[in-house]
Amino acid sequence: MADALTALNESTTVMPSPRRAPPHERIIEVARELFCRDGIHATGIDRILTEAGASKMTLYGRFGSKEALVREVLAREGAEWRETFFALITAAGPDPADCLQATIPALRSWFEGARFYGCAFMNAAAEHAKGSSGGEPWLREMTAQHHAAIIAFLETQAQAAGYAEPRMMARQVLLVLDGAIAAMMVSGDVGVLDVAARNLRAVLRAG
Amino acid sequence: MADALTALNESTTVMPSPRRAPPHERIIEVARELFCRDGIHATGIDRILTEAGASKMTLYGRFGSKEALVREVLAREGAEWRETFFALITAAGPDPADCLQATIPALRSWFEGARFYGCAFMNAAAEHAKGSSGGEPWLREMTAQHHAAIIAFLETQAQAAGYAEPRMMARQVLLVLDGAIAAMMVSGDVGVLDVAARNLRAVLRAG
DNA sequence: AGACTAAGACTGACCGGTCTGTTTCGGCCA
DNA sequence: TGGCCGAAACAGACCGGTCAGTCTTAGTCT
Repeated sequence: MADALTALNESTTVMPSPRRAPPHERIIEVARELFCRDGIHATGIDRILTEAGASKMTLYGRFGSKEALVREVLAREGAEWRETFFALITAAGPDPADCLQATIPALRSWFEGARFYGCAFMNAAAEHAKGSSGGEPWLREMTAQHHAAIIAFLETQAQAAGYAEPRMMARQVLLVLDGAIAAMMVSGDVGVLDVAARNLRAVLRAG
Repeated sequence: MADALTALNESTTVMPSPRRAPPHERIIEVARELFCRDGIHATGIDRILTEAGASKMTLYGRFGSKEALVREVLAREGAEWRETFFALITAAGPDPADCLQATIPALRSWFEGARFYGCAFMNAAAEHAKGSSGGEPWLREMTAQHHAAIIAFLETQAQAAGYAEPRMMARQVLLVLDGAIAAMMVSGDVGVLDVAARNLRAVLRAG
């Protein structure tokens, strides 16, 4: 009986790896996928827990609330995005000018990935209240930090490339990327990157 | 008794203007404000109807569903946005080159308006499912039409301004604007327009 | 034995949508 | 001018379902 139950569990439970990730880890990963793909409001707690094979006790014991889980997910999403993005760009070569140009292929590899659901921060901002209260303050703050980290990275590249106003150049480059991301999210057409590449070249030359 | 009740009704009923707009009109206007400000998912039918002073029968008799109301609201929002945007730009002067430059002040007057909640189409796209199914097809289509109308307008301006590739120039200009809109929505800082203005100048010169 | 976890019943609120009445109001006829 | 009628709109009860969040129970590990 016990053996049968164990066998049943092993057959039904998803267990490709010898050891499953801890529950809160599974919750975060599933929540990340669902929040990004279907939206935060549209994703219920129960769905996350079912797909993660976790219980409400675990969720509320570890995170305390859905909003806290959202914060955790956004923090991880932002950190991983920056990690891969920066890595792709620095790998473009030793010449900083090449690195700034490499932002476009970096976006391309993101856009063409299996799971492109747009910028998580843009999506979160879009589906939260935007009234005079300014929406959730923590979201504003997290977004600002994400933004600042990218600007800082681009600024070092611009400075190394010899631009007179590296900070302004970084902001200009990021604005080009923001446009491409927004357009891609709305249209789903990777062709916007060709237009973005032209804009980027114009901006880099004029700087 | 009957008089007291009548007096009560007259005092409680909101009737400041001699003639109110028809119910479906009030519903659309209230829904537009709430959908744009708080998001579509976050705005319930009951709230719209309460603020509009309308009943569910009216809503479902006129529109049929919440989704149909969303479509109606997005169509109106897009049409009015284009109307005011195009008017601001054509009013910039007889020189088409000035008109293309005037897109930035046009955005500024939008951003600084009392009710800026970001681009309604970006917001709608962000809070709808983005899975492999591609989200709601009608939303994709409406967005594409809105996009195409703006591109067509900018293309005539670019052509009149003598650019060799007016269509590409229109797409480039719109991408600059998209970036500014997305950045403004996320950060709430009107300063992005200064960066966008630089980008636009670079793009127009390089064209 | 004790900590952790899954499972899930449960609460109160809200969701979109349907349905039944009641009120209001403008046109019409005498 | 006054009474009447029918369409439109209002009000709100009601439905099944889902929401976020709490709590109890039972099982599974070390």
